[in-house]
Amino acid sequence: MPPSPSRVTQADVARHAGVSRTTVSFVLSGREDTRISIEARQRILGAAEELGYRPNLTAQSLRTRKTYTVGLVSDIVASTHYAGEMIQGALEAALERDHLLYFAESGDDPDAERKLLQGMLDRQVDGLIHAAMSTRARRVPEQLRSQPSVLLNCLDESGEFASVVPDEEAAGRQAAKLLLEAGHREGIHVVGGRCVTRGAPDGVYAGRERMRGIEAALAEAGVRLSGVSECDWSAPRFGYGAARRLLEAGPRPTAVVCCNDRLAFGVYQAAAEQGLSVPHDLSVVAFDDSELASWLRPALTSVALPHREMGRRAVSLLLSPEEPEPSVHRIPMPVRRRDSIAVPHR
Amino acid sequence: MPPSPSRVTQADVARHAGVSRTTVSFVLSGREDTRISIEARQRILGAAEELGYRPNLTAQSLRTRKTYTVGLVSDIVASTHYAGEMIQGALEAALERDHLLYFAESGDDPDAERKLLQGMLDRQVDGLIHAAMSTRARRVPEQLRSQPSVLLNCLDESGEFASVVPDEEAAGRQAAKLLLEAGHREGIHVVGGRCVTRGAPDGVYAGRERMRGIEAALAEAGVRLSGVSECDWSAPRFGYGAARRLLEAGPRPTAVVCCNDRLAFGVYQAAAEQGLSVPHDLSVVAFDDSELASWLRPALTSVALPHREMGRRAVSLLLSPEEPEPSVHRIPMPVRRRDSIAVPHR
DNA sequence: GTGAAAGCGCTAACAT
DNA sequence: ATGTTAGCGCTTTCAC
Repeated sequence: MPPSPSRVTQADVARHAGVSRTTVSFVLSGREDTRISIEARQRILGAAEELGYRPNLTAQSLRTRKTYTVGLVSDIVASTHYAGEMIQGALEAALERDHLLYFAESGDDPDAERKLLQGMLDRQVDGLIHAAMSTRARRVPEQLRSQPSVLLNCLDESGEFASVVPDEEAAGRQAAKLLLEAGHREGIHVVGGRCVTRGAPDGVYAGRERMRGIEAALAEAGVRLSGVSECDWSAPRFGYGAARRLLEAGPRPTAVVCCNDRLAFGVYQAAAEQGLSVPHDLSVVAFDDSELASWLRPALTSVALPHREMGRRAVSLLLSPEEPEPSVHRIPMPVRRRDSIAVPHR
Repeated sequence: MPPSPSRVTQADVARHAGVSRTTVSFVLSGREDTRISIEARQRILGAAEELGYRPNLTAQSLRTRKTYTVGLVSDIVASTHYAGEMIQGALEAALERDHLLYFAESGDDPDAERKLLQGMLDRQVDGLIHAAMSTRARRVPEQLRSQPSVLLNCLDESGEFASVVPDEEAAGRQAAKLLLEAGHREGIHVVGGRCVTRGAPDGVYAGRERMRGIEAALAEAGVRLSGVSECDWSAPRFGYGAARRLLEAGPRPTAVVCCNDRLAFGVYQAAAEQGLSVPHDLSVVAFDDSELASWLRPALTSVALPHREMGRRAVSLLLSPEEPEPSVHRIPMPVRRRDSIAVPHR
């Protein structure tokens, strides 16, 4: 026998209103195609109100096979600014459609990931979102095939799922254009590059795309990069190191595009050490638009990662009436103009 | 009639194994008190495996009134480093107990909050966690009373729920002690204070507690603060402003404790402008230990917010066999020693 | 050792 | 216009 302390049920409401459970169900779920007497409907609504009736979605789901929940599992650390935004976006979109969100992280362990997805599936989620904290191609776990799923901030090698990613190439073009607009035509250097590291000889997706965009926009204006410092993107010290080498040696760049805000922070640190002023001596533009960008002095112009919008989009694709078609959705990255770019003064 | 495309059920397994549904239920839920023949059990396990049986937790929950889910709703923006950590901690603890986590944010709107909590209750969560992104006392929503609940990073005016908060006062003491240990006995200034702003004439909880701790530890050593700059904690520029005034005017402090890392960043900026070197001319210690602390040059010594541990604790209190007793759990804040403190050289 | 049967709270044919 | 009835997939008492 089930443990008892139960809530008010439709049966209670029916008894109270002197009608059958069916009638209650009809009224409470607001069905149109059945005409219940206004009077009965009033009694039912009144009784429900009075008793504090609340539907048991678990029971409802068992019957309807719809739980009004979606599961979001990401690979690593939600403890970044971006991750939070992505989740928020997803949440908003889910809420607008009366869904609740299961959230979990796999720690990039395929086994844990499998378990989490399965746990969500066992709880009959209506759909699954498979997210990564930094854009990349991933092998898609088997479980995604059992329910509608969309890929968030990652690409699908098999091409069978819809996926949502930032439009990195366009972002690269924009960054370059900001410099071009300010009048820079030479001495433009990139810090970060494709993010080639030991583990990733081809760099990362964002790096490759941003570089393509930068080079394309520059090429169209007939200008060439004066150089690229490939480095790890993960902390300011890498940007610092790159900038130091750059500023100490040969012809000094007059503008640098940093592959993210952290790197730009490192560049600021190196510039300050050399007594160089940003943007007077050195214009800087970066990507991501984390909080750091607005904290820096001068405030950093940055092309923003549209994580919130991506989260929203993923859920709306997932929950849209039609099955999401397996295409990749590139979300524009807006530029946040601040004070780190000036006309070159040489 | 329910929409059909159904998964494998216990009935399927029973049929396949040539036993009754009861027997299947018994062996699949691993009940001890009933002795099923080894042979039957083998057949059942085999059939389940072969058919790819997965329990339908929705059905199970309806019967057992246990969903193996917990709901976490926080007030604002999970898009901070801390929030992510808190959620991660909660998640880990939930997973260890085979629970999944619903996550939502109310945007600090009581109405939205009510709806979210109700949505979770309607889905029969086993427990609720009511979280705030910055520690404070809150009026507790009615909904929390219908299920076991714990408060995370907020305090309960009524004192009827367990709550988990950082041990801010102890953190304040530690920060002061770091300076004392390095030999500072005068010229110690606080930037940030209790965070008195228009909306909060008494400052914030963390501010009050940290100040108490700082003053207490100092008093015990017979030293007095040379001053406190009350200011908004939300961005480096406030720390910058405070530090500028401080460094330009009167007797210059030789050490400053900053109420968070962002403020410390502002202090670094101001110090650099004045040609002062940290820690040689100015020792700095802060709170929170965000990523920023390790990015600064020199790296910032900071007393860490234990958000991950808090998240873990909240869930383990919630899911512990005994009802959580309504007491406040203060989680220690560990100090992260880095390079921003030196012996005073005057 | 195993099975029949009832029921968790809700929905939805089908009758009336 | 409203009620009867039969499930959704699972657990659990009680009888065999």
